[in-house]
Formats: sequence, structure tokens, C-alpha cells
Amino acid sequence: MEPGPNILHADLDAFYASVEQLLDPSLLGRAIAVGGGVVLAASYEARAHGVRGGMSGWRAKQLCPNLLFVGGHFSEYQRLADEVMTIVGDFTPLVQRISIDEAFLDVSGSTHLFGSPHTIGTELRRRVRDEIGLPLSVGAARTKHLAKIASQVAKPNGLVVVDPAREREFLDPLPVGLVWGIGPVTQQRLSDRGIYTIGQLADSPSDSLEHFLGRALGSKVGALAANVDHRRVQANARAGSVGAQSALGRAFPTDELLGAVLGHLADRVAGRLRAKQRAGRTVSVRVRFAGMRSVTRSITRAEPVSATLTLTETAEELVQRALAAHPDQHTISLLAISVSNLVDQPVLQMELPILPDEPVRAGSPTGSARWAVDHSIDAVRRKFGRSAVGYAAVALSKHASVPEEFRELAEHEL
DNA sequence: TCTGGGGTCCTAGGACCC
DNA sequence: TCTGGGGTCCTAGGACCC
Repeated sequence: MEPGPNILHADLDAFYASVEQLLDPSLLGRAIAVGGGVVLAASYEARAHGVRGGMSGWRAKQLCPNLLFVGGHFSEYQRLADEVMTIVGDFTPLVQRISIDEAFLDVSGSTHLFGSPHTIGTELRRRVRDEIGLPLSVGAARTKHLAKIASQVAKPNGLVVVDPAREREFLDPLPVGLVWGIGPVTQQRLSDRGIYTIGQLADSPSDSLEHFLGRALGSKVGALAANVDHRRVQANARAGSVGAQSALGRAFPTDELLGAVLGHLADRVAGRLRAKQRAGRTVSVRVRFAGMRSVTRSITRAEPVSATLTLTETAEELVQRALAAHPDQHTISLLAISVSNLVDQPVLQMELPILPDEPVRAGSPTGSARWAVDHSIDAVRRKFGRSAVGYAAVALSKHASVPEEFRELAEHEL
């Protein structure tokens, strides 16, 4: 007997914007955007005019002159999303949260308690609407991939269950962009070849697709077409990297600017690593030039890094290397630092004395002195908040186009 | 007065080892 | 005695997701 559509994908509609409409009912039915310089989220009324997340506020206003910008209640987003996830957990312990506002559920073991996947999806949506006040869309199917496509089709505020016997019938007319992993670039390449729907994609010879798309997508699409998506709903893995970035408009990469911005970013990243009791062996930087072209440089060290000053110095060296390789570029528009190859680094270990290969710079603390400084700062911040003490706390404020609270929301553990 | 911030995954080439 | 093949790690770039 065929397995039923036991995988659900639950996805809150226009999440940030819906929360704002919940908190202030006078916003219901209106075209609103959370953000200012950049649109972080748009209500469906705004989307009807073409407003999208990530769009500049200026462009959004052009498309939708009545658009109302509202400041974000960022801590409310986390709280309400967590409450929704608690309700989700009432239907099955097998929940995989994949972002603040969406999760997969495996209800195979729950149907004898709660009824069919259709019944569970209906009840879940009712409870979230009645108890929290937010619109939730749900897709149900035999695999995660299909369930996610189904929830996209269900939006806004709907439920779609894909009958396992009619999957091709469901998928074939849908646009290829609904396939997870097919973004704007791939979609353009496909449409250049006359492929617009999932059915056309499934029917085109896979070796010719691989020719211009690359194997990864070929196998992904192949798996979807052949219905062999075996990925199970599983608990969330720990993050594999920790990073921070800052857009700069157009800036000249002077030593002062680089020092201030990289110091601030390294402070954020290293502080988060220490809070997680983690450290990383690979340090990467990204420099984006005017015109959006960007380059990366990275280095993998024998010893994991979590000291702010060590990270700052490494990042500065890497950025200098990246700049030196592109002497024709005179202004930069973004700097980013990321640390990967993470290992556990319990506090006890961090108290050890010192690594022989720590770089030494005149007038700056080395080795255990760096850890002592970091830990003092961490302790003060735990007590009095981030802004109480720190490196170049104002360095980013003149460039920042999103509020600090948004960064904190984005970096929050799911 | 263009285009945020936090991530994941994949590819490809080169170094290096056996 | 002109040159194999597999595996792993590192670096750089790029697409994609929320």
C-alpha cells in the first residue's frame, strides 16, 4: 500500500507583516512593509503591487505609492513564532523547524490520534488562527520537497494535500521556480530553453540538463521527478558557520574604515562563538565592490579562533589580500566575516594559557590576555547589555540600513 | 539618490598522500 | 623509465533559501 501524505509543511503567511497587522488591526487590509531602507517583509496587499522582500524601500514606494512603512516589533516576531511552533508540536514530536516561521512535521504516528493529514492540517491552521491570530498555510504530501511545494501553492492562508497517486498531475503545470533550489538564475537558464513548468522539466532529458545546469540540480530535479526524496524530518543540526556582514553604500576602503567595520564585525562574530562555546579554524571574508561583484578570501588555521582581536587581525589581512588582487576597484559596498570548521570549545579550555602561533602586535594583548579581555567584556554585556562596552560600537551605525534588533533576530537560534 | 543580514550547499582545481 | 587512481583537505566562486 502506498504511504499517505504524512509530511506537512507549515508556513506562516507574510510573517513579519502579519504580526504588525495583528498588533495594530488598523493595518489589516493595507499595503504595508516592514523596514525602511530595505523591505524586510511585505503584506499580501503590498505584494499585489509587486513589492517583494529585499527590495529597496525606494523601489517599493515607486511600485506602490500607498505603501505604509512600519517599524518592526522584532522581539514579538520571535515570541509569536515560538508560540506557533509550540502548537505545531502538539500534533507530533517529529518537527523540523527550518526558519523562524516554517517547519516540517511528520504525522505518520499521529493519524490514529488526530485523523488524516488533511484533518491535522485543518486543525493546526484553526488553532494558530484562533489562539495566536496569524494566518498559516499548510502543504501535505509524501515527501518534504512535495509538501513544501504544496504549501506554496496553498498560500495565502490555505491547505493543499497532494494525493500520492496524483503527484505528477499536481506538479506538471506548476512553474519550475517552485522547485526548491531553482532560483532566478536557473529559472532564466531554463526559460531560455523553453522550459517553464515542472512537467516540461521532468520530461527533458536529464543529460542535456546537466550539460548546462550542473549535476547537483540535475539530481535534485531527478529525485523530485522520480519521487525518491527520502530525506526524513529530523531534528535541527547545529550551525556550521557563524558570520556577520555590513553593507556600506559606497565607501573608500581606508585603514580607518576597514579597522572600524572589521573590528565591529569580528566583535559580533567572536562574541557569538564564545556564547555558544564554539571556535572555528577557517576564517573567511567577503568584499563586495561597487556594482555587486564580490570576492572572498579564506584561511584555515591549525588552531580554532574565538578571540575578538585574533579574528580582527586575520580578517584585516584577508581583506587586504582581496583588495590587492583588485587594484582597479576603488570603492567597496560590503564587508563580511564568517568563521567555519567549528569545534566545541568549552570555557575551561579557553582558560588555558597560550597558543604559540598567536600573532603578536606591539601594544595589543596577546594569548591569555586576549581571552581575559574578551571574557570581561562578555561578562559586562551579559549584565548590562551589548552597548555597555565594546569595540567601535558606533562604527556601523552611520552605515546601518537595518536596525540592530533585526540582526539580533536573524542570529537567534531557531 | 538601488539593491539587508544570516545561513547552506555545490563545484572545481590544486596540493598532498598512499 | 613520460606518468595511474582514489581520497581528503583547502581555497574561491556562485546559486540559493528565509
